[in-house]
Amino acid sequence: MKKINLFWFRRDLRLTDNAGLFHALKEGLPVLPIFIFDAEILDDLVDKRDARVEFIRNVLQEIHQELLALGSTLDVRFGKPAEVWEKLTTEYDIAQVFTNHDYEPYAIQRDEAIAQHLNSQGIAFKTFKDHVIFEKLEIVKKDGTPYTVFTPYSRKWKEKLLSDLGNVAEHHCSNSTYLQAFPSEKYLENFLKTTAKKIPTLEDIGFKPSAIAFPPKVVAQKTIKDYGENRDFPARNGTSKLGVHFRFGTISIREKARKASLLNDTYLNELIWRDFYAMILANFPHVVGNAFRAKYEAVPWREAEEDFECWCQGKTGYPLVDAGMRELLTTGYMHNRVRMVVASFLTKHLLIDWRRGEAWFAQKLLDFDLASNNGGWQWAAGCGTDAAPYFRIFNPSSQLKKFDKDLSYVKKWVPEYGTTAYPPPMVEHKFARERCLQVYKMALNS
DNA sequence: TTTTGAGTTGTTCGA
DNA sequence: GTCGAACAACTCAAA
Repeated sequence: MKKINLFWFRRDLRLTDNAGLFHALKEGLPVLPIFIFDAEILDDLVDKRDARVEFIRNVLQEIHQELLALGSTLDVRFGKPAEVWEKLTTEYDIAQVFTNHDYEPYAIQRDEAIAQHLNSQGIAFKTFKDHVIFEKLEIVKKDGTPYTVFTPYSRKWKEKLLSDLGNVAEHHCSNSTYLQAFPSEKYLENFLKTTAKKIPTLEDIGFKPSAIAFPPKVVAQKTIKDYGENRDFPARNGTSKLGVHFRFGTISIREKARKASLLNDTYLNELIWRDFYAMILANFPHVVGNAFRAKYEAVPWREAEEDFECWCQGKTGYPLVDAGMRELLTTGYMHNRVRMVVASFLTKHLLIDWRRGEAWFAQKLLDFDLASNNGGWQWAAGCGTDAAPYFRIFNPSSQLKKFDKDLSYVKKWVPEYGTTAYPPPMVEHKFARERCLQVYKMALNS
């Protein structure tokens, strides 16, 4: 049996500028890329029309086509990773396994177990940074501990990006070595030449097609350039909609950060937010399931099943909230500004546990990312890292007036708005606001 | 150690 | 309609 190296695709589904893949290919031994549909995750998905699973399947098919053209193949498995790796180590004579870092608690545990198994077989398990620009402890305060406030973190982040450029007059973020591509595409001939494997269909892994449309990888330069002016208006096409591609690694974060650093600082900041929350998750894994600030666990959330259902279905009687929730249900996407409005409404107006909103987003969002979703929800609820005083409560009516004045976004998703078919507000704003202030105050003072 | 300044995205009230 | 202060008083980061 021929000795080979394996590259394990996870959240980095691309053949270009892929750190782990680059390191695997340039070793010289033939590389076989693999992907595992994780039964531990997929078996828990109740809705078998999951757009994310479909997205991954489509991308794997594309990658497979590219590999076929090179005389290679993609080996796609279904099962529990530990069991799949038991098999792989008996089927192939593996020298080393390459993959990219994954910072979610489940993934960290999984990778530790796999690394142990591989090492016991004399196989090296090599992992690389690829998903973020700076990871866990690369940006820290002077005392070496991680930041928990965004602005000083972002300043340090940008400083570090420039730190390798010295005093060159024309120096610019985009030239930083931290944003340089890993040219994995230069070594494509090093993929293992072998007969084609079959890529499982959606049905093979127990799923069905969704009705969700996937946003393109390409964004108009103008969109990024004008991002700062347009991004808050949900009716405008002002955001990149690249979330899903960052989530699955179908585009390179370094490539986009390079562009952002040239085009628009507000957009670059959004990419830094992504690094920030990935860093928070890596350093404070208790945020999964728990408030970052423990004392906020004292807030007595309302059970309110019916209220929660109204929120999920977009029937709150607040048009901007309902438009957002319906956009989510229909498209698997929601505009960023509206995400804040609906999150504030659920946690502050309805006093429903942020974890339930987080879980609903996790189920519905095509671009769902554990770190960013959790960070956003904790921010909205006021229990997260950054200073968002709990008495800052979004007024869904003034948000509508500010950001969708002519109602074009609302009319698109809530066509019955303004007719008798549209329900009255499920809770009066002034009442809800005062109730929230009182409940939080009580909880935090006890 | 203490102090100082500042903190993604807000709202309301009264002049 | 616009503007600035008050909201209520916290926490972090750095000097």
